Parts: sequence; C-alpha cells; structure tokens
Amino acid sequence: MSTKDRILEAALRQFNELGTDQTTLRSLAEELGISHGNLCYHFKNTDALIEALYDCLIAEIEEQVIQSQHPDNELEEMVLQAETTFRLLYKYRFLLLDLVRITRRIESIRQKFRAVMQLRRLQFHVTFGHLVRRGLMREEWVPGLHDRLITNLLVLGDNWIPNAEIHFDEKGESVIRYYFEAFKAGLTPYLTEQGMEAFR
Amino acid sequence: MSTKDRILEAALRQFNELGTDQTTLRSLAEELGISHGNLCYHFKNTDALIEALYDCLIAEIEEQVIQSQHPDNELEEMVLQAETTFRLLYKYRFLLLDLVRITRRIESIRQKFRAVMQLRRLQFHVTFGHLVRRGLMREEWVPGLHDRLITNLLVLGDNWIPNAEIHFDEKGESVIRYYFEAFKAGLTPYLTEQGMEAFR
DNA sequence: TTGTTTTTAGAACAAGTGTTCTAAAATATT
DNA sequence: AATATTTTAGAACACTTGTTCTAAAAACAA
Repeated sequence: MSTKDRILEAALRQFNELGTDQTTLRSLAEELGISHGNLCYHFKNTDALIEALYDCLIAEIEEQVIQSQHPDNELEEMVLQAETTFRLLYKYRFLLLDLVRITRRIESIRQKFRAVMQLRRLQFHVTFGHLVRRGLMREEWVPGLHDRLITNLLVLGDNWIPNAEIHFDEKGESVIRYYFEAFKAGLTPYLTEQGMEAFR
Repeated sequence: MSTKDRILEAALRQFNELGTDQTTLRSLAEELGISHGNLCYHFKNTDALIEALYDCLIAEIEEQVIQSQHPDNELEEMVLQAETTFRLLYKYRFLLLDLVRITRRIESIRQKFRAVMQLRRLQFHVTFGHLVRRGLMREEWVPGLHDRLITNLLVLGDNWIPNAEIHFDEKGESVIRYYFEAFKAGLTPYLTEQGMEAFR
C-alpha cells in the first residue's frame, strides 16, 4: 500500500473520530510514524486531504449508481439506492459533520456538493413521476407537495449524521438503521395502497 | 448599554456572519474599539461567549413558551410555536451552523441541548395524542410511525439552517419561509380531512 | 477629598499550526 | 555502476490564538 493511500486511510479515521479541526498534519504524521514534513510533501494541508477524500466519496457513489439497475421496480430501486448512500455517507461522516465549515472554506467542494444535491432532487422528481403513473404513489393533493417532501428527505439525508452525533451515544449500524427507518417513514404516507404493498 | 451587552451583540453578529472559528477575541475587540485584554476581562474566551449566547436563546424560547397559550386550538398552537422557534433559531443561527463542534467541546451545552430535544419530542407526542383524539390527526397505521415523523420534524428543525447555508445564497425571511413550508408539508399527510381544514 | 473597587489598555508569553527549506536516504533509470 | 528522481526527516519560520500580568484610568463610596 502506497504512502499516499495509508495517509488517506489514517486521515479518514482521524477526521471521523476527532473532527476536521482536531486532526492536524502532525497528529496524522505521528499515527503513521512518519515526519510531518513528509506528509506535507504528499498533501500540502488538511484541506487537500479533505478534498481528496471528498473525491473518493463521489467516486464511490457514482460506482454505486452505475452498478445497481432495477428498471423493473423503481420503488425498490430508490429505497435500495438510498440505503447504500446512507452507508457511504456514514463511512465519510466527517464531511457531513463539518459540512458548513468545509463548504465555506473550500469553494470547489461547495460547488460540487450543490450540483450533486440538485441532481438528486431531479432524480427524486423523475422517480416520483414514474411511481405516480404506475399507481404506486398518490398524486400531489397540494401543488408543490412533492418538492417539499423532497426537501425533507434531502435535509434528513444530509443531516442525520450530525443529529446522531449530538443525540446518540451509540455508533455504527444501529444508528444507520434508525435514521433509515425515519427516511422510509417519511415516504410512506405519500404511497397508495398498492405502493405500500410493494414497499414491504 | 453596558460593555458586556455590547460585546454579546457584536459576538452574535460575528458568529452568525463569520462562524465561530473565524471570530476571535481580537476581531471582536477591534470591531468594538476596545482592547482584547479588556474583552478577556469580561469573557475569558470565545467559548464563554457561546455559552452566554446559548443561555440567551434558551431564555427567549422559554419566554415564548410562557406567553403563547391557545389551549383551544392545539394544531394552531403547535404550528405557531414552531414558527416562532424557527425565527429564534435563525437569530442565533451560528449555534446550529456549528452545533457538532460546539457540543463536542462544551459538554454543558451538549447536555442542555439533548434535554431540550427530548422535551420537544415528548411535547410532540402529547400534542399528537390530543390531535388524534379530536379527530384532526390520523391514527398511526404503522406502530412507531408518529415517533419517526417526530424524528423527521426534529431533524428538519435543527438542520434547515445549515442546509440553507450550503444550498442558498439568499438570507433572512425568504429562507425561513421556505423551510417552514417544508415543515408544514411534512405534517399534512398525517392529518385527517378535518385536520386539513383546521390547518388552513 | 480620600481611598477602594471596577474597568481598561497594552505588553508579554506559551502553545499550536501550516509552511518552507535543506540535506540525507531510498528508489528508479540509464 | 553511475546518475537522476522521488521520498523522507527534521529543523526553522511566521502567524494566530488564548492567556496572563502590570499599571494606568475611571467610577464609586465613605
């Protein structure tokens, strides 16, 4: 394993456990048993590490999108994709724990993130349209209702990790499940009877 | 106006605009036209300022709870209280923009915040119980559904501000309205026909 | 007025951080 | 084997931050 990869691995661990502000080039160098001068040679500063790890996350998400294709069952597809995304976000949870400061400081990440989110909103709209046409989802009984639902789902998707950090002492799988259940629960009232059956 | 109050006022502004990490005793002293030694005399460090401002927020929220009492219309009461809370949180938005780091660093705030949130969850449950009995809200058609709805509402309530910071360029009233609409939309599918009418 | 307390300014200090630089060591290339 | 390139260690630097300290100024009390 290359030094660069070892650094990224250790950085992900320290970012997740200590936060981006308590992780320094020196603390990383110490954990890795190398000099911080050397670390500086590979990554100029912690922001460079954050950017590199963010690109890793994006790469993993795109990989997931390419792999899973269930064009026959859009509801299952959507739920499964959401679950995988939940797990991926948890792997890189330091990003969401500190997203405001990171996007304030690193303009490139801010732009990429906004683009991803607009795309996800669009995808939800498209999927909802399909689901309505197939009778799995109720039509909007108030104009703009679906868009507000999507806002709710996206806010939950982006912020369940900070929320868990503050309110839970546990970590890992149980937390993921807890919030993913909430995510699904947010969806159910908008489904038809038929949709509810397909949901289970 | 006492120096202490002037400091708190300036701190709130800088925290909201620059973030808690870019605001320093020196930057505050400069804005106020006093020495940072003097500032240190009143507040030992920025954490002391954060704690003081957090106590201000709590005080304002409690004041609001005491004032508004509509025991005749619980639905209106709940929505109005939520709106006022949305506005108060926006006034002290720096707290929510940086909640993870703040609660990690300042244990007392973490504990107070968790207590407040448990209380709010309980209040929602009580109110939902009343609304169901009055026929304004549908009964849970899946066990635990209300609790997951509350999780969704609380996550939105705590995180719409960080979300707005990342995704919106606008600030102020329009942002508050946008997310408060999403909050109300999250509630509507759980209401009965009668509840929907009372809602408008 | 006189003495006491509170408030203020400004210097000085310590600790931590990213950054740069130099030279040695390791590795790769010819 | 000789040379060039990449990688590494460690020192040195500049900068920021909170913190402490001293003494002057202001406000207040007797």
